[in-house]
Order: sequence, then structure tokens, then C-alpha cells
Amino acid sequence: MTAGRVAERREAKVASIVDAAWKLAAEHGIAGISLYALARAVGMRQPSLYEYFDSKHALYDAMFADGNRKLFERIEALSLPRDPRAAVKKYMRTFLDFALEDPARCELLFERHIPGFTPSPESYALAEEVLGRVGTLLNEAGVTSQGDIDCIVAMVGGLMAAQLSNDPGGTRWSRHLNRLIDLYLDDVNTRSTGR
Amino acid sequence: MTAGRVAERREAKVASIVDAAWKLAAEHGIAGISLYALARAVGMRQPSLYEYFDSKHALYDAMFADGNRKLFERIEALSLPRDPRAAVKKYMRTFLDFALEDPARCELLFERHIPGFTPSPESYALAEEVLGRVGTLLNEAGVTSQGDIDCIVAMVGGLMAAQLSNDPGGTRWSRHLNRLIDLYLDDVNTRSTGR
DNA sequence: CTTGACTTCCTATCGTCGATAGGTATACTC
DNA sequence: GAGTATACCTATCGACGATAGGAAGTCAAG
Repeated sequence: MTAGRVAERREAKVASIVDAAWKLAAEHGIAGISLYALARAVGMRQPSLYEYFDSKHALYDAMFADGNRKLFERIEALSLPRDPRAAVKKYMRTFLDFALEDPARCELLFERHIPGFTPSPESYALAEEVLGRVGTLLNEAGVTSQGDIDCIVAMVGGLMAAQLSNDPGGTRWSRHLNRLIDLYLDDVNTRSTGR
Repeated sequence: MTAGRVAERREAKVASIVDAAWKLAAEHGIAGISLYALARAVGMRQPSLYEYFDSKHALYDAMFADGNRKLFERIEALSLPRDPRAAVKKYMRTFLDFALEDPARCELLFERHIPGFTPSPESYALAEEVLGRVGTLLNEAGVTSQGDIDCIVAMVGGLMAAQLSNDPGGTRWSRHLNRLIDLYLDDVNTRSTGR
């Protein structure tokens, strides 16, 4: 597992390229990254990038994995309240804040903004880990059916997309998050304990 | 206003190009349209398209307007029930069905899938007409605050996006539409008639 | 320390794409 | 019938992602 100097140097370089790519994405949108500009940003010529990524999509895949890893870390660092409903709220709020703080990242991770790009199975596994936790958290809050989980996830996604495309940086949609969660969880409760 | 033979021929040609573009979009995705292929599909060479559209974005703009016009027509043809809640449901269902029946169109009209594309004010006005009707319909159903309208629109959008990207052609998310509308309208009701 | 292999970066070039320049034949107008 | 606008063409541009092939630097084995 110990990398060896070569592999270590290589990994560091890959990481620095991905970092530079995020900066360019923030400036020009996720689809606005040009390999020429990216190469110059890390002191290279464009073809040299192919030493580290087989294609532009491979770069996007690395960014996708990187973004999901950051999200996972932030969620890992969370100390969730005991109350399941409060935990769901905190989790979802953390997710929403993360998504909204970088539109370009959001486009890559949560919208299908790059024509033809599909994350590799390894990268997607990271995304599913985050989604899996939503499932268990919701379970603990009394949400057991997949349909209900789907609805809640879709609602949060809807808030995110609307916020991002109509009022980026604002809170016109995101501020409704907690209320919507309460609304839905109350309904689930009513349905399960005799209506 | 009467077109004259030249303008008439021109309009017909523009319409046929837009139609061909929708076909290509259905095949290769909205971003996968190449002007070369589009030109050949209507029996032209690529530069000749510039006789009808100043740029590719102008083509997208025409498609955006065309799509919204089709949506508006379908909504116009609707005979809405007197019951406001039923009317909202029927309207939203019509919208959702329309959105889901052509993923490529959906990407152009309701997601921001083309890097750098923003519809022209004239084209966007068509979209706002559809959105405006949602507002009045919801008003009649007792939803008066902008925040509530935002939430409902976001929820429907969330269902649409989730359905399209995770289960295109299916109903895993879209089938929850009516229930979600009921849930939210009930809540609005509870809030307004003393809680 | 030297040799040979691997790593890392380069220049040159390709094919595709959107876009422009400039020309020509057809169609309409006076 | 002459002049103009329309509608299409060929040729070419510049930007982009990608490939070919080579040169310098790094590193480990003898």
C-alpha cells in the first residue's frame, strides 16, 4: 500500500490538477473547463494532461469522486442529534448547504450537466454511500417505504435545483427545507399510526 | 401581418429545421445536435443553416420557444374541473406528462443543460405564461403566498428530475404527484383555517 | 557510476465542431 | 427585362479534445 515516491508524486499531481479544475469550473461552469486552460493553470501543455487522465470524461470522473468524497467527509464530521427527525433535518441541511455552495460542483454531482458523462462504478459507489445514509436515517425516523424515501429525496433535490437556477446564493427555496421535512414526516406518522 | 410568399417559405423552412432538430435531439441528446448533421437532415450544407439562425444558441432558442408553445397549446386544450384542487392536479399532471415524454426537450426547457444558453426574453415570456397559470390556479386552490407556490413548483420539478434521470419512461417518482399535491394543499388549508 | 527502463513532459498534427468570407444561381420586385 | 434580395454553395478559420512520436529527467540493478 505504501506508495513509493513515484506514485506519491503522481497522486499529488493528480490532486493539484483536480483542484485547478474546480477553480476553473467555478469561473466558467463545469462544462467550460478547457484542457488547454487547465494545463496552463498547472504549468503544463495540454497534451501532458493525458499522462494523468485518459480523457476529459476521466477528469470529470475524478472530480465527481473528489466532490463526493468531500461531501462524505462533511457528513462524517457531523454529530447528529439523537432525535431521528432532528437528525434527518441536520443531515439534509448539510447536504443542501454543500450543494448550494458551489454551483459548478452541484452541476457535476447532482445534475446531469455534462453531455455523455456517466460516473464510473467506483466513483458512483461514493455517491451511493451518501444516499444510503439517507435511507437508514429516514428509517430511524419512521420512513420505511422506498416510495416515501424517493419522495423526500426528490423534494430536497427540487429545492436544490430551483434554488440554484433561479436564485443562486439566496435562500428563497432552501429556507423551506425543514418545514417540508416536517410536513412529510408528519404525514408518514399519521399514515402508520392508525389514521 | 400577411406574410408574403418569401416570408412564408422562410417560416416553413425554419419550422422544418426545428422539427429535424427535435428528432436529432431525441436521438443524441439536446447537446448532441451537430449543425452538420442537422443541415444534412434537411438537405443542406452546414453553413446554409446560418441563413436561418445566427448561431447554434439561436437554434436552441427557437426550439425553446417551440417547446413552450407546444406545452402551452396542450394546457390550453385542457378542460379543467371546477374543483380547484382537482384542477391543480390535472394541470400538474399534464405538465409532468409533457415533460417526461421527451427527455431531450425536458433538458432544454426545464433544466439548464446547454452550457451558456439562456433563452431570449421573447422565448422566456412563453415559459412564464405557463408558470403564471400555475400561480392563478394555486391561488384558486387557496395557495396565496409565494413561498407555498415556490414549494409546490419545486416539488413537481424534483419529481420530474428524479424520474427522468433515474427511471426514464417509468413512474417510480411521477406516481407520487397527486399525493404530494394533496399533502401540501391540506397543509396550506390547515394553516389558513385556524390551526 | 553506469546502463537500461520507466516517467514525465514536449512539439506537431489530426478530426470535429461552430462560425465566417465570399461567390453564384434562383426568385421576386419594379 | 434589369436590379435586388434570397438561398444556397465551397473554402476556410479558430477552438477544442485527442493521438503520435520523441526528448529529457528519474530511478533502480549491476
